[in-house]
Amino acid sequence: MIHDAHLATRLAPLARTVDTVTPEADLARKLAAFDAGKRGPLRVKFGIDPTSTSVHVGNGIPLWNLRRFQDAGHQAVLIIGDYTALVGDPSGKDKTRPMLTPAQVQANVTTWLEQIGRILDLRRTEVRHNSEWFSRMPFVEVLQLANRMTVQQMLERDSFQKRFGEGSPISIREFLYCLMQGWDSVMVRADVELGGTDQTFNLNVGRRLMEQEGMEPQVCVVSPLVEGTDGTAKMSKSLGNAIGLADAPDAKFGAAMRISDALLPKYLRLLTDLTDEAVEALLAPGAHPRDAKLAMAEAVVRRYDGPAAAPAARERWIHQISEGRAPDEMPEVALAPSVPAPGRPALPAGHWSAVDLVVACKFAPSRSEARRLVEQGGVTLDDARLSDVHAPVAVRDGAVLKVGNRRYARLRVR
RNA sequence: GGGCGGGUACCAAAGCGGUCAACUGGGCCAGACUGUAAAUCUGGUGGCACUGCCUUCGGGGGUUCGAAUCCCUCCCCGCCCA
Repeated sequence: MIHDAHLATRLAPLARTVDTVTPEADLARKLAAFDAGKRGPLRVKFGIDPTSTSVHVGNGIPLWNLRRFQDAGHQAVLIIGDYTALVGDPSGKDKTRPMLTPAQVQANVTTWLEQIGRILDLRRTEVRHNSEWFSRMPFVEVLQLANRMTVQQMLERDSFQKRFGEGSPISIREFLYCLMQGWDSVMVRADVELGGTDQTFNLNVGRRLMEQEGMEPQVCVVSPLVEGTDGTAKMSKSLGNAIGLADAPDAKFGAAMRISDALLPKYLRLLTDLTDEAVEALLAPGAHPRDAKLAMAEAVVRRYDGPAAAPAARERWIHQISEGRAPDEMPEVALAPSVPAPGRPALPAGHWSAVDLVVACKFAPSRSEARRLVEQGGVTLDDARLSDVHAPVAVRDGAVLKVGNRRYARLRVR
């Protein structure tokens, strides 16, 4: 939380999603100078490494804060860590992150800007790739940079301490990461850097390096991290518990609805732009958690997919998941005539086995998997459960195949 | 450089000559329950023409009727000593 009351008011729309500002006085002073016309816009930096193919709503927290600075007239500086991505940030990691190839990184960068464009106004954003300076850095300069931190300082970090304690490998290159991130701040002359609490160490390295370079050190604006939809680990694409910015509206909605109630207050506060009053009303005693969750899911979708998509996603969710009815629209799958399996009698024309149907709709990667789904009672055709793996099933044109709780396909028979 | 201990399915981790497609936990999938969940319970979790067959236990080679299990070699990791 922000301690300085004036600063908190000044940053009002951000306050809910800011954990700490260090030092608060510096930010207050810089903002006051800007307001008084005594200085130009603040250069507000946010860095993101294209280590996976997508950005998630957790990454969105500091990005929205950056957007607010942008709207207040400050200069957003987005660092695409195309070079640091090659190193891999060890923050919050309990194992060595594999190095990516330049081609993988490049592919990720392309999809990222599209996603980040849903939050930032990219026309007014200074987008910098840190390969710009790192790819040209001679090795001596790398060594000079490496000389600015000691091994003991590195070992203070919990993630390293943990791995050191349990004898897990720590690569030397991981020690270099925070210095690279800090050097980015020097290169773009940042006034403010945004980041999650897991970035605290890295952000402070930036302050140290800037000071050593004779610059005024940046102010660190740290946002809380948000747990992933599993409610335990921090949201992360690689852990499979993230809601991606590029996910379809229905996927976002469903994922948001599937969180545990315990996580709801955090999601409402950190992932939506509902007003503080609206959030508190939804969380008031007596309010139904499901309704609050619906409002949260809708707000998340609205934020990224627009005001039209959100209520539509909500309606589809209620129709399909809450009421268990088939969706109006579903993929259509044209069935080819069944091919008799060698050693098995041919099925009558217009008939297929349950396994054939599941595989034809690509609801299972293998026939063995499809067989399991059928045996476990997870497959229905027009609401009739298919429980026999081999029995011939007559399929009418337009029949609906459902697998599990939420996968549907409409079958087309020529 | 030397000594020791390791590399097993998505992850962690048993197995240490046949009964191992490989214990167990997590994850994931399906079913039950429900407020959508979470929690809980049940089942499943390499492939296929599925009471059987085929391909897997760091890579390669070998011993054996038979290897994840023994031997050789290569690669990789941790600990300790230097």
